[in-house]
Amino acid sequence: MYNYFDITTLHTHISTIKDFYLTHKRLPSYREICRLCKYKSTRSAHLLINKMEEEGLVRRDGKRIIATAMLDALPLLGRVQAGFPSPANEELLDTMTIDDYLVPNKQSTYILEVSGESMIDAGIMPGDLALAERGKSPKNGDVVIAEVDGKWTMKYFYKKGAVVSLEPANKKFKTIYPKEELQIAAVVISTMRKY
Amino acid sequence: MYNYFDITTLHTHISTIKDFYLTHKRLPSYREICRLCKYKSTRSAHLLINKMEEEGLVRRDGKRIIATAMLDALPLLGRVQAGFPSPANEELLDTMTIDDYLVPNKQSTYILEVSGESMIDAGIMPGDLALAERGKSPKNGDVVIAEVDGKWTMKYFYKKGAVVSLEPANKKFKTIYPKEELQIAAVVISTMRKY
DNA sequence: CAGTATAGTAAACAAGTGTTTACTTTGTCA
DNA sequence: TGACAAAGTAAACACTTGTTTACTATACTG
Repeated sequence: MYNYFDITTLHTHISTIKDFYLTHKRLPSYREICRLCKYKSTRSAHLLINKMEEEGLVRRDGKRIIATAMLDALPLLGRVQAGFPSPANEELLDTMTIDDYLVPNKQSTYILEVSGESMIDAGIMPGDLALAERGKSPKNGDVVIAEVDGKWTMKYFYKKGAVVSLEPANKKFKTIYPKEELQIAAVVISTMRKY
Repeated sequence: MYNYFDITTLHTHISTIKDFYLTHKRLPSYREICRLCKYKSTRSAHLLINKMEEEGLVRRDGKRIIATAMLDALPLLGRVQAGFPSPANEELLDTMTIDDYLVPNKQSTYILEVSGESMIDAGIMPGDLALAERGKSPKNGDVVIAEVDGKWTMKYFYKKGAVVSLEPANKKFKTIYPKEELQIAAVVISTMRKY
């Protein structure tokens, strides 16, 4: 069992295809791969894609070739201790797609912008975007989007027996004990912030 | 100019295609659309795709049909005041893809996990994921990943004249004034957190 | 060196692609 | 109702797709 693919030119070809995928938002056809990688036969493209399939970068649906999460994933590096030193050498630990990581259920998730400072101690700042999933039943400690007495808020959800409380993550704000109209619109499953 | 497309069945068809796209990670072919939408002619699929192209859900690259950002985008709702009431009726303001929003430059961006609490007042908590872009020159106030005296840290970057300071967002930590070896590895362009 | 597995070339293949044309059906509006 | 635009059907179109076969060139191994 040999492997004649020069590993550096192989990776050059792969990142060429990656580039194509990122700019065109689709994978190149075999003929286009030939043009990109300067192959003269589609068979070479075929073999290349086989290699990429082996590495999990690509997968086949019938005769179609589909980019897997790995192809447009970002490299996940080690931890960076915010304050302490850490061995964050650029060892690639794993890869991931942000979309798939943050949103398991695209159909029932929506984005909303946070304003106000009531959740600031939970690291949710005004301007942050929150991903909220509809139709999820909240557990204790979940951050929820709730409608209390006709008003929308984002708070921690707690339930002790029959008593529901909506607690802010900011001492300047008061815990809400909804009386009648409590509607949990969604559970916050993730937050993000752009600088 | 009439528009005979019954708007509800049109949206049914579109979300059928959306479903297909989300599960298969590719758009269906015209024949597959026929099967999905119970058309008997590929022409109907053609017309449907035309409609979707008009709405910007899809675009054409030569004869190929490509899903635009809008197709797998999440609905962006209004603001939810975290602490104050707000008119967050589910008015769809705009749509967006998380990936494209958070990562403008995929090739030079990587992910790292935050540990430690030195940036906690900036809303960056341990366990958060930070997206860091290489080769960007930091501006005052940027959060950067830096190597100081052989150790990696995440801090605010400030420069006054020739004096560079790396400031934590936590009063329990001290500002670092790097002496010799300061290496800015990357600038943090966004952060995210999953619950 | 010889032996052999891999990579690349060339050409042909069947199958699937999106598009188009001509025609029928359906729906809307004056 | 009649006129007309849109949507759907059927069939054919040119073209691209990924795959395969047979062969040559290359590179590694013992």
